[in-house]
Amino acid sequence: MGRGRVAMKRIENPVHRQVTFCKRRAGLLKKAKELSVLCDAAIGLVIFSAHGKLYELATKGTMQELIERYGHYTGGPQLPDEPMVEPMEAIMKAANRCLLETMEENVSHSDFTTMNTCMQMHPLTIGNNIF
Amino acid sequence: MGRGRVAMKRIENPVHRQVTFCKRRAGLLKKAKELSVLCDAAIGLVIFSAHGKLYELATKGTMQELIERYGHYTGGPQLPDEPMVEPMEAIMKAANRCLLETMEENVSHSDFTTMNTCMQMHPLTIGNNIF
DNA sequence: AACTATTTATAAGA
DNA sequence: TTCTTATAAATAGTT
Repeated sequence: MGRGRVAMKRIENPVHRQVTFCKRRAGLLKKAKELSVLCDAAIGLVIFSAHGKLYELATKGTMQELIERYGHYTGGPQLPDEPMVEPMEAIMKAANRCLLETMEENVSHSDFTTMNTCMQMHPLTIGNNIF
Repeated sequence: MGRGRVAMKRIENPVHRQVTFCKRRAGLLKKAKELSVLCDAAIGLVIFSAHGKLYELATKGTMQELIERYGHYTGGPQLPDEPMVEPMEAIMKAANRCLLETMEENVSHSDFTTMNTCMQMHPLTIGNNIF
């Protein structure tokens, strides 16, 4: 998009890279918000710059939306023989499991230990709407 | 984008909404990956469908990248009078603080209590590359 | 920070 | 649903 095609690799020129980071960061946030609004989805987005600075994060009120949507499920099985699970808890659990599995698959043992310790001290959670 | 402009509000037609969800979800992931590659950024993206199902999540190897990038910082102050903090730990801590603050600002007290309990049981962490 | 030439994403339609 | 295509939107290079 623009006056030339761009190779899908790290932009080496620091100035170009920074400019592109700003532009595409804004574009990504816009797209995320549009998806959440158009399709009634909840989205968490976290962007770290190359230097590790937390630049953006955005959700469509992930937790509040879910509470409002599932708050009426307070007891009883959803389906026969299926134990009732608090939906939000189930979602968090599933997300966490998926993330941990991915982590285990992709990181060396020593790194995993470090990460795990770090995460236990400072669990990263999906917060609320800051659009 | 397409043969007509689209109003920025929930798509009421369930079929249209589902189709748009699929298309834009793919687009958002592509954009996220492009940003991460072009600008050397680490990105975490979580998408819940309207029904609460965890559809996608993606990062550019957030933890591994950060470990590789900051692993050599093992001790000593970064700046005079500034206590050394493990960079990754600092990032997780900052991200978590920011998320919790946002959460506190936007959610009612009773909801917050529920959420907090849930998150303590199942902290959601940023995992690794699943592109 | 703005401006456009182009590329890209995608809404409808087949 | 998967493919096509007209159009809206994003953005690379420029000013």
